[in-house]
This record gives sequence, C-alpha cells and structure tokens, in this order.
Amino acid sequence: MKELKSSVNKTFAILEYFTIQKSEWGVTELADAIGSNKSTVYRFLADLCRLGILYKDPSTEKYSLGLKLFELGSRVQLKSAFVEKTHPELVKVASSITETVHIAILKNQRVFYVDKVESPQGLKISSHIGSSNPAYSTALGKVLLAYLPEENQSQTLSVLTQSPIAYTKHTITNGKALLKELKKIKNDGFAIDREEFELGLICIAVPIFNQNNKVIASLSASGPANRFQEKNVSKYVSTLKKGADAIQEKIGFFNP
Amino acid sequence: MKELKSSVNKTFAILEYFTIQKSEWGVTELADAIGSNKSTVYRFLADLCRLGILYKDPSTEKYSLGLKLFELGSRVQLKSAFVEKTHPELVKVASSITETVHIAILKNQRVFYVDKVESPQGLKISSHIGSSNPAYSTALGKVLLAYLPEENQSQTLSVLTQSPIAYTKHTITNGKALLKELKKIKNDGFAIDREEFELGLICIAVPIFNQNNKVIASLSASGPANRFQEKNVSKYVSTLKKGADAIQEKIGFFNP
DNA sequence: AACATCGTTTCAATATATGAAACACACAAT
DNA sequence: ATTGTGTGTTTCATATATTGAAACGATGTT
Repeated sequence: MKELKSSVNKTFAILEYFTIQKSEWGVTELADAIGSNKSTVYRFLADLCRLGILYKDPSTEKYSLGLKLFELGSRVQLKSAFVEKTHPELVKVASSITETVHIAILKNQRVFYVDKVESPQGLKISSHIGSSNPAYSTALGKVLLAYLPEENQSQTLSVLTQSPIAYTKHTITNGKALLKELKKIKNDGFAIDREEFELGLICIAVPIFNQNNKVIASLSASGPANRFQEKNVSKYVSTLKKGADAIQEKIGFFNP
Repeated sequence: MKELKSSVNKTFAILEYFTIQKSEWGVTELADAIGSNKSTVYRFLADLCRLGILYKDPSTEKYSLGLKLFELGSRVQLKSAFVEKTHPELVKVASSITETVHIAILKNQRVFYVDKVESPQGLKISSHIGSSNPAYSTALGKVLLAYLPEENQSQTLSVLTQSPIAYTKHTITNGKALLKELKKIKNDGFAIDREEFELGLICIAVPIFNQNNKVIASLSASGPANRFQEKNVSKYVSTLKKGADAIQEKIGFFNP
C-alpha cells in the first residue's frame, strides 16, 4: 500500500481490484499486483471475508466479491448530487417532449437507470431507478457505448456479445452489426432504439458530457412506436440535447 | 466502536447504519447511535465520502450511501457458496419441469434473481442474474413476503405499496389484497404469479428453508400461460418442493 | 450578546497495522 | 520416498495510524 495511509482507503483500494474482467484473486497474486506485503493483504482479505464483503472459494482459495457487498449496493438510492442537479432538467425535457425521460450511466457493460421523469401523457414504463439492462439493448446504453474510448470499446463489445439476450427480434446482438450501429450513433450524435428492448417501445437518446467534454451519462425519451414518427425525431433530439447541455453546465467535472 | 477492533470491521459497521428506512445520518446523531466518539465517526465518514462510498448533501450535511458503493455492488457476480451449492438442484428441477427455473432472495423489499437455469424447451425469459423487481410483483417475491415474520411483514408491505408499479393489469398493488394473497400463500405453501409481472407469463414459486427452518430464498418455475394448466400446478409444486428440500440439505445454516 | 448545536480540526497517548520470517499444506519433479 | 516450489496462514517486535478530549468555526435561537 504505497501511497494510501488510512485503512479505509486501503480497504477500498483492495476492493477496486475485483472487477468483472478479473473477479477472483489469490492472496499472493493480489499482493504482487498491489505491490504490498502478502500477510498485510491476507489480513484485509480475511477480515472482508468474515464480513461477507468478499467470498473465498474453499477449493481454489481465491477471493471474489461477496453477497454482502451486493446487498449494500442495493441499498443505494441514487439520490446523489448528480440526481439533485439533473432532475430539474429532466422535468423540463419531460414536459416539453410529453414522453417519459430517463438519465442513465454505464457500469460494467450495463446501463443503469439513475433517474426517470414520467410525463402525464407519457407511456407507463417498467424501468425502475437503480435497475439495469445490457448496454446494447437500449438507446441509452448504445449512446454510452458509442462514445467509449476505442481501447475500451472493443473489449466491452466482446464481453457484451458473448452470450447476448435478444429481448425482441429487433435487438442487435451481433458484434459487427453493433459496431456499425455505434459508428452511426457517433456520427449522428444520438441513438434510436427501435423496439430493440421492448416491442412497441421506441427510445431516442443523446450523450451527456461533463465540462471535460467526457461522456458520463445519457438522456432519453421513450414512448410508443405509434407516437415516434420519423419526422419528429430531430425535434426530440434537439430538446434532449438542450437538456443535456443544461445538465453539462450544472454538473461540472462530475464523473460517476 | 466498543467491541470491534479492526478498521475494516469498523468501516462496515458504520455502513450498516445506512438502511433504506434511515438512509441519511448526520455526524453527531450517528456517533450517538453507535456509541462512539464524534470525531472518530466524522473521520470515517469523511474518508468514505472522499471515496464516493458515501455522499454528503452540502445543504443538510447529512451522509448517505453513494454511487461508488452502487457500482461495487453491481460487480458482484453472485457466484458464491450459495450458488455453487444450489445450482445442481436447479438443473435437476429445470430438466424435470422443462421450464425456466429461478432462485431468488429478498433484499430491501425487492426480489433479486440469484441464479437461473433455462430448459431447452422453456421460454426465453428476460430476467438477468443480479437484477431485481419489487417483491409483490412476482411469485418468487410473494413467497418470501408471505414467510416474513409478522413484525417485518407489515412494515415491508407498507413500504412496497407506497407507490407501486402495476406491471400488468393483474399486478396486485393494493395492500389489503396483497396481505390476503400472502395469507393464502402461507396456507398453501406456494405462490402463483398469474401474469402479474408480465403478460403471458405464469410463475409458480416455493420457499426454500435453511436448516434452522428459516425461509432464506425461493425457487420458481416460469413459463407461458398456455403451458401452465391448473391441473399441472400440484405436479410442478411437488417438483419444486423436492428441489427446495434438496437445497435445504445442502446449505446448512446459510442466511444471506 | 450569550448560548446551544452541529460539523471540523488538533495533538499527545494508545491501539492497531505492518512486514519479515516461520509455519502448514499441497503438488510436482526426481 | 525425498526435495523443491508455491500458496495460504500465523507470529511478534516495531512502526504507524487511530483515538478522544478539547478547541475551533459556523449557524441558529433567545
């Protein structure tokens, strides 16, 4: 633990090594990766294991993230500075577009619904704040994938297309087709989900940049197919982009 | 921090105070609740806040769980001792019933899909391991609610029915109707979701007891309405119960 | 102005963390 | 069977981080 002094910091520095890509670590290999003494790391792992934050497989003696962390994560209500700042803009967009508006972030190849504002006239949509879907399956996720740096994008795509779920017959689950779609999205500056996630549902999404011009979230409007005419798309995109720009002004360098 | 010695333990003891029911704490009130020195608690909170594990609202100066914990929670792959032990039983049930089988746990009024085995002949279902739904909306969740201790049940029900989502026209969202349904489930020993979560989808679920005879999970079979005839229900329930009994033998006193 | 309350910072004393080394165990090579 | 290698776990003297009482700063009330 070269630079970190407090045990709290050290604890979470250790947990940071447990990713989807490398979810299991032995004591010695983790200590090597961290550049720390083996017995120190062992003691952290053992404590975290007793608490259920980590799980140790008895046969391999490797550690992975445990159920307790999952449970703690499910308590998070996403009522954060980010939501406090963005929610009023969502309300504006929803009243302008008169459809359901979502804001979402990308985490571990999944798109997480961070906030949602329903329009009185809008479709009642089953998405739940805090819930998630594979990123390729919705416009919100596709936009975020489209703006990933190239190094990350191909790795993320290959994970996503390993055993994809086709939610509808329109869902894009093939790597090549998805890559082509992402290039188009990057070029257009917005994404459309044409019943790829749910039959009868159309969704248009735009990227939200922070003040570093880094894409950190996406903003969408969702409604029934019969209401999303091609001629309305540019109007909806324009409104969403106004909302995204207003959010950019508000959130500074926030990077979730 | 009266009894806990290591900082790792202390850190997670603090996080344990942040629940859905009381999600926000000021420094002083948390220190009082813990029975610990105010400045000690402040330093933990400040460190956790810098890491994004907690979020401090600038106006109220109260702390709540932050996005980083959410993100860490979403990395958990639920590949735990529990899943390792139960998965073979799920495979057996799925091949016997020839429908999709799930095992789920109840956390914060939501039912979380912990594992899923699809039968080749079974319906392709959109549920994702790690995803969740409100407990009232599925048979898996209703079973878990039905077996909650009375003290917990009414509180849980009142939270759930505050602003319920009606997934379909069949979803039970009214507190009284739900309570009546739960009594019936407790009496029958199983639950049926008759298109309450998704139109066209039927789900039968039974409780899984651990060796303390405490209900710790539920096991279900899901399929299309046209395949779940009333005359098959008792056969399905019997197979699910055999699976649940076999799981009980395997998991000992496990309590997630 | 004085007082109360909350969050934040300081610093000497103390408790916990650290790392080198030893130990225990499993497996592979000879 | 013996030796060597590698991993995870434990021990103990020393180093370092933590602790708590007290002070400080800010806000609100009387």
